[in-house]
Parts: sequence; structure tokens; C-alpha cells
Amino acid sequence: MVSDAGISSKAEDYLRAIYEILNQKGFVRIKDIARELDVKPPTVVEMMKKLDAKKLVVYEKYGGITLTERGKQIAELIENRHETFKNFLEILLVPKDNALKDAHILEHELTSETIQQFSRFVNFITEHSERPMFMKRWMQEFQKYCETRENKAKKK
Amino acid sequence: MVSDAGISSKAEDYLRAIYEILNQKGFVRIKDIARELDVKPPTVVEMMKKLDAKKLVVYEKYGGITLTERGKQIAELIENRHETFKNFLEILLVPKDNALKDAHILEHELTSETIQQFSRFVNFITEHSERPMFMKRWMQEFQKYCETRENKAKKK
DNA sequence: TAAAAAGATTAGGTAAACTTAACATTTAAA
DNA sequence: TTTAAATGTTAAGTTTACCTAATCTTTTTA
Repeated sequence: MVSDAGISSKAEDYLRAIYEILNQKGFVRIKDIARELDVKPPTVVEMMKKLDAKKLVVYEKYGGITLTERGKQIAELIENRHETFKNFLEILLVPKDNALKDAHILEHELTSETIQQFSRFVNFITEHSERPMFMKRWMQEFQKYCETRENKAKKK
Repeated sequence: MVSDAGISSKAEDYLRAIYEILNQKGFVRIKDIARELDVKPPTVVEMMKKLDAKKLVVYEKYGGITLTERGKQIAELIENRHETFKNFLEILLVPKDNALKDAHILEHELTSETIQQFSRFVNFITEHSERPMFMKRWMQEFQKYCETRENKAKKK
């Protein structure tokens, strides 16, 4: 559990998925969550019952799914982390496809201090990347460095 | 599975633990692995049987435990990743205690491209941090940036 | 509005990685 | 060298997160 009182990282995935679907379409069905998380509907139903029991979502048979206030709070926390890691991987020049998948992975299980440092790193880079010379220079050099490795790899 | 033909990330943990204990004491007992991974002995025994069946370790009842060639290869791969992430977290100025725990977490599940970028980042920093000015500057600034946040946090 | 299609739920399993309690073996000490 | 302590193993059971197949609701459409 990354965030809170006894909830697994899988449970957090479901909360974030619900949160994102809610922001996209305004309502959430079992099917949507199943697609988003690449699991089968019965798995989703099972988790909804658990999350409902923990007062993190409101779930009724054949009815819509919503987040409770507390569920929303957790989802937002996770979502922030997700954004941090996505930005981070972008700075690291990770290909987009992988960045998405890996951000999901990163946002769980790390201690909060570590996550904080990731976050600071991202902020440091983005806040400074416009002005100071040493910063521009740094990013250019890192890019160049990666390109060199790329070519080496291709030549085999 | 991060590395290879159908082995779980938990299994990889066991391989790395064995590898490390082997390098420290020269031989490995069930108890050592249990302590290292913070599980109970029966859990270790169960995993040893699986890994033996997969020809990654050599395990006999009441006997010592060794890695096969293939097991050692995988362990070394994981160990390298572990080192990369440990260095990486150090650069990020993550406190040592957490760095150790979190390196363990990071070394699993990420796509190999992402891991490669982490690795390049670490190499880029360490290879350059002696000479060029912009690099020294960069690291100093990041440190300063973190200290500022630290103070803000303490003042509350 | 009745029948077909889509979607949700239940029931019954599986697999991985744990656990505790009881038993077996090895090792070390008296 | 026997016995006590340490270590290892087995058996049985738990939890979590999945699955498939069958059934039940709801929605759509003819």
C-alpha cells in the first residue's frame, strides 16, 4: 500500500482508473474499468465490493460507480504521482509507450520520501529549463549522450 | 517478470538474495534467505523447490544452496539493475534507508527501455560530474533546490 | 413491446506467495 | 556419544487477484 490505511496497490489502480474515467466520460461502468485495467468484468465486480465495503467507492448492483470523498482523495494522490512519474520518464527520454506503462508501475510501493525526491527533480528541471544556461546545456548534453548510445547500439 | 523466461519478480528476489549471501559468506542457508527477504523459512523452502525445478538453483533437502550458471546470470542482471537504481536514488538525494528499500522495488517490472534510460542517466551524471562546469553547476543547483524545499517543509 | 444483444453478476476455480504448527534432521555442547 | 538447541521440512490453510462458464438484468432494436 502506498498511500493509506490498508489498501493494496491494486486497489489503488482501480481508484485511479475510476477517477480518470469519471473525468473523461462523467460516469463509470464495470466494462470501462475492465478495459482500462485489462482485466475481466468479474474481477472488477469483486474489487468494487471490497472498495464499497471500505467506503472508497459507492457501488450498487447494476448501478453506476462513484468515488466517495475519501476515495477521491486517494485517487488524486495517486494521479499526482502518476503525473510526476510520467514527466520524469519524459525527461529521461523514455519512449512514450513505455513511459505510460512504467509510470503506472512507479507510482506504487515507493516510500514517500523517494517519491518526493522524484517530484523535486521534475520540478527542478521544469522550473529552470527556460532560463539558466547551465540547465539548457545540461539537457542538451544528456540528449546528445543518449543519441551516442543509440548509435552504438544500432551499429551492433 | 523483468528478465527472462517466465520467472516472477519474487523469484528474482530470491535469486538476488542468494547471490548476495553467496558473495558475502560463501554459502547459503534457508535461514539466511528468510532473514534477507523477511519471510518465514517454509516460504523459502517452497521457492527453492520451484527454482530447483527450473534449474536456476541447486537445492537438496538439508543441503546447501547454490546458483546454477543460468541462475547466476539472472542474479547478476538483477544485481546490476539494483546498483543502477541505488546510484540513481543517491543522485536524487533520497535518504539512504529509503534508497535501499526502494531500489529493490524499482528493479522489477519496468520495461527494459526504461531501465536503460535510468542507467544512461546515472552514467551520464557520473561520467561527467568531474570535468565540465555545467555539470558541477547542475548538481549544486539541484542540491540547493532541495534544501530550500526542506526548509519550507520544516517551517510548516 | 417482445426478442436479441450487451452488460453485470454469481459460482466455482486457480496460482502465487505467504503463514502457523508439528515434525524431522543436523550440529554443537555437556 | 547422547541430548539439547538450532535449523529445515511438511502439511494444511489464508489472502489476493485473477479466471471461465453460466445466469441474470438492462438496453436496444425490429
